[in-house]
Amino acid sequence: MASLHDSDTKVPSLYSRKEKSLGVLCSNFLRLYNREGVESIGLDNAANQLGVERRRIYDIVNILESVGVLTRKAKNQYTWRGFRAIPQALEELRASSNDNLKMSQYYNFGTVLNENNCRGPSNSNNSNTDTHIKPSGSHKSDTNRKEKSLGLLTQNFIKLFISSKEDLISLDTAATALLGDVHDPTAMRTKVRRLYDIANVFSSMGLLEKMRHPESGKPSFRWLGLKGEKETKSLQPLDTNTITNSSKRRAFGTDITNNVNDSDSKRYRMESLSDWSSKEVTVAMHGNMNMNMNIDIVKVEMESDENLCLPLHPQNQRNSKEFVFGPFRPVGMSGNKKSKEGQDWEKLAHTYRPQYHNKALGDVLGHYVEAWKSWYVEATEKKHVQQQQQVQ
DNA sequence: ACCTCCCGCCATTCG
DNA sequence: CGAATGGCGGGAGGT
Repeated sequence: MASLHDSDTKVPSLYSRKEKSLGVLCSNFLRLYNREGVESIGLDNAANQLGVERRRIYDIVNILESVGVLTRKAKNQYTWRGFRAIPQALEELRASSNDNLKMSQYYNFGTVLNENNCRGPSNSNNSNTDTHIKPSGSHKSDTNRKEKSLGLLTQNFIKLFISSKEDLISLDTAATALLGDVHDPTAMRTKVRRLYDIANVFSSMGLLEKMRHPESGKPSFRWLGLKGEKETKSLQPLDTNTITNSSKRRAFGTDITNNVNDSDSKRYRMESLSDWSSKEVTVAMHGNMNMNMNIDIVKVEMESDENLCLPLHPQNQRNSKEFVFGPFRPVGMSGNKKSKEGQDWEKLAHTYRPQYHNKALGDVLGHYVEAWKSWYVEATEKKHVQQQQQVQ
């Protein structure tokens, strides 16, 4: 039936596409698992907790795995590595990157990047399937499925950034480069779609930043993560105070170097963090999912933030703040213990703290760190449940 | 009208 | 063989 829900005051269709983006999903995912004590992740659990279809979990997980945040343990099971695993993953990417990056810039990555460049752990595969991504006319059989995997695409996408001189890369450019010699418009569009997916989750993680290219004005992305180079410089090369407390919060995906014109204040998607600060979001649903869990309205309420950088948290406010969007009720919403620890993020924040040569980036980084703090604090004092019921 | 990119069908691969 | 994975692109929401 699903007739009108009446409910006077509001319009039935509260559907918002943005709330369902991979970016927010990723943020929620991170919020759920990026905490201490987590070491195993069950896909079913994740899907339930986050209120999304399994399919979406695969997307997130595959992308995260490609930067080392997760590793597949077994069917349905992943091992949490955390952000601290990112630097090494990037280092490996860089290594393999300039390894086969001998000829030129990113334009022939299509010829350079291909499968067998995954991670060390899983080196068990035989090494057949030589290295020519381009189906050499005859059989485009089998193995080429893996070549098209999201995970690999993600890694190659990253390689573009860390090995290219270009700082800003548009998805079109990236897609073209990643496609190699294939010049099929359909393939192109598909590739771009995937890149959008990846870019969104990376943006939510603070690894990428979306912005317009100075001249062309084309939407492009800038890599904020490490360049892969293990340059272990000290932390604050330049303006430290910039990130100390800018007190003016800005969401990640937002345009920063808008020195050009903010008259229009064109702002990009600022899901990720800003979403968490949304006071109260009610998501109704045109229930009809093929999953039979109790569907109902999930209310999302966070306290009124005002700023993302709350160092410590008044944990007096137990529960009452939920973070799961979507039609499904998070299953494991039972008792939640309020453990208070969390100044551990400080350590982590220092561990993984990329440095940039660019002032603007430094600023973003500041937000990143601040944001991270709040994630951590938030996640930490939230329910610790999930851990207990992972394995089925 | 073009840019984004969610959604879920259905091919593959796994156990 | 059924379940777990995950390519792929139609087409709708967002500027």
